[in-house]
Amino acid sequence: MGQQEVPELCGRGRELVRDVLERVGDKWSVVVICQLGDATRRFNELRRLCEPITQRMLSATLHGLERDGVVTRTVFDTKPVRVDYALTPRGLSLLEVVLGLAWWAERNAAEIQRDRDLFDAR
Amino acid sequence: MGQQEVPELCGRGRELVRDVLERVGDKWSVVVICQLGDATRRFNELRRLCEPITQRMLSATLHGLERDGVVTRTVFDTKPVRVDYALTPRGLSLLEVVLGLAWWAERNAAEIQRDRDLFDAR
DNA sequence: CGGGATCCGAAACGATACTG
DNA sequence: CAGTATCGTTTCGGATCCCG
Repeated sequence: MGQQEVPELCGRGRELVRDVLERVGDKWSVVVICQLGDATRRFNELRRLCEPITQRMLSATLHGLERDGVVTRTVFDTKPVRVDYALTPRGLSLLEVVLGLAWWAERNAAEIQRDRDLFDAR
Repeated sequence: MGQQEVPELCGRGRELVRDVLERVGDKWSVVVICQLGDATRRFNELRRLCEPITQRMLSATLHGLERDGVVTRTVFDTKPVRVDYALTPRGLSLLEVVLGLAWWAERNAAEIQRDRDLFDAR
């Protein structure tokens, strides 16, 4: 496995790719996506699940994800109003690769924390 | 695939996981990791490959990756000095999941860009 | 060549208050 | 219930200068 196939992160395509990666890179998108993985959620429900996210950041994150076609936003005209969020097919495919990241992080978190402490003890 | 297994991003483990994810989420780590995927690189070599990264950010990014045990830093006591960077086994395993992300971004970048334009046209 | 130190503007984020 | 608006703080990142 010495030779890896590296995507076109080198040329002009990199800008686009980085652009997309920055959404996943922000503070809350991955958490929100994971919480939408197994079910449709309402706003405040999502908020509890993603604690301690602020109302402002959840709103902003969802807005960005909707803009990217990763989640859908459905408004029910009841009173009080009700809004459902769910992953689109694109969001579902994103979830899969994001879960790869999350699992890696989970598997390695403890050892990385240890290495960090060792590294900082200097 | 309606039922997804979601990792423990909910409990106390989430802090650790998010902590780890934030490294991948910063502006340059993914690019640097990908460029280290197929070979050991020297500092300025890496700098050219990651253009337009600044010296400061490349230095900071590598420092963080070294701290997390993702890259090794090897100093050769020649003149002028020479420093090699390479992925550790942990870094190699991270590369694999990161490539998953990069490929997804590459595959979806064009359509996402289109959706963004549509969304913004309101 | 491979950095570190400093400064500064921009962007992200949190807290709080208010609204349909 | 599901947001928006405003504000202040913190963090990030680029530019520049310096050094072994």
